Amino acid sequence: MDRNTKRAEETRKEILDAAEATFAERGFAAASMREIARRAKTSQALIHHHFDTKVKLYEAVKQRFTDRFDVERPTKGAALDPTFIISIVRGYFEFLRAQPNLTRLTAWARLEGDEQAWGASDGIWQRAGEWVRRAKRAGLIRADVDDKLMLVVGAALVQHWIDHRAFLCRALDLDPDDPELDERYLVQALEILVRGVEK
Amino acid sequence: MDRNTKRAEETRKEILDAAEATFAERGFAAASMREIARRAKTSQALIHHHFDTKVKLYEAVKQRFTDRFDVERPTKGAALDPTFIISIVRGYFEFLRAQPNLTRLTAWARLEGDEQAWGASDGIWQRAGEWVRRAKRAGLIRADVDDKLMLVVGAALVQHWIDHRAFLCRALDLDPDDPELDERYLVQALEILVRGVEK
DNA sequence: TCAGTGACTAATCGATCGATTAGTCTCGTG
DNA sequence: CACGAGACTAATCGATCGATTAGTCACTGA
Repeated sequence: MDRNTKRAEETRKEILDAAEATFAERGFAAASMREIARRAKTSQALIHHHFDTKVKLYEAVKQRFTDRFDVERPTKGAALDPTFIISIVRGYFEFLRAQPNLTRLTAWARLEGDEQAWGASDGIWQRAGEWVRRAKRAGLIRADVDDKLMLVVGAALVQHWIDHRAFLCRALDLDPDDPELDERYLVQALEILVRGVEK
Repeated sequence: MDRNTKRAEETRKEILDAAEATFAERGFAAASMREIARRAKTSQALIHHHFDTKVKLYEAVKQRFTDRFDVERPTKGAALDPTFIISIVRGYFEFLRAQPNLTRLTAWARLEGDEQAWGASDGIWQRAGEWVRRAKRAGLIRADVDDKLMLVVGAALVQHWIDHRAFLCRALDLDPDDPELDERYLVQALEILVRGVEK
């Protein structure tokens, strides 16, 4: 491989890293190509050279998340014992907590009207729905629980905490630096969810 | 009152209405004074005449929400029977659903780093916390339920649906125009919450 | 009647935006 | 060694931003 090409790929990665951080922090509209260039320690024109337009750079950032997501997501289903809800919700919680940039980018995309964001997460809902139906047939979940709406409830418990953690800590006078706070919330939310759906 | 003053107040109201809609739609940064002026059918300079800076106009919009909120919120506590959780959560749900502009403005404010947004909602958490503690003493809620974290769970169930309704309908193939969808979700979420916390 | 106040407009300011241009420099290849 | 390709830079484009200026107009109170 060319030394030129190799350097170019390093530059592209640095630009993508800077763009991801900037888009996550400021959203698409307020993220300037100049700030991205400054963070990537390159020039603004070079970003246009590699990614053409700002929109295409944004889509490249999203694509990288999709690729990362496809690699990291678990491929095998969870066991069908009474703890399966806990393991699924915990998995979702840890995944979102490990990727704060993705969380913020999704929130920005929703407000900025970017509807075709994060296509990778499509499959998740179908697999989660299948888990719920299997658990219902196995008698772990009440029959009158709606499959899809229960998924919404589970997602709400995880995502709302991840998204609003700082605000909730301020409003409820919780210590945001408490290392056990996330675990305490998750245990509490899971306790309510499991008791709420079990037979 | 002056005819001048009266006309000025009408103009101020029209500007505030246009600003509220624009800030809710685009956020603070991306909302331009020119678009607000166009919606209010006035000139950009006139907005500066009445509200000085863009920041002060934004704060005037927030202040109007605070005033509206203080008027509309219920002043008397809910009854302490087993349905009290339902009535409180329903009240919160209806309140948020009736004010989509407030919901979006709050979401924008969180992402844009406006930490001192919506001071009016401070009191809500304290009163809701007091309700939970009273219900616990009355034996309606399990003793091992954490007061504050249960409030987070309740808020999550309501707010996540309000915020992500359109996205969730797309992801889960639900009909967003179904007039009974909101009610179905709320019933399902409340069923899980009530069963999850009751003794 | 007339001076003063405030609502309102047109024109324009400097700053910043995404994007483009022209050009330099460093390579691998014929 | 010569040359073309591609990585990269400096300078600048027109558009749009929030804000300001100078000025017109309607109305009130002395």
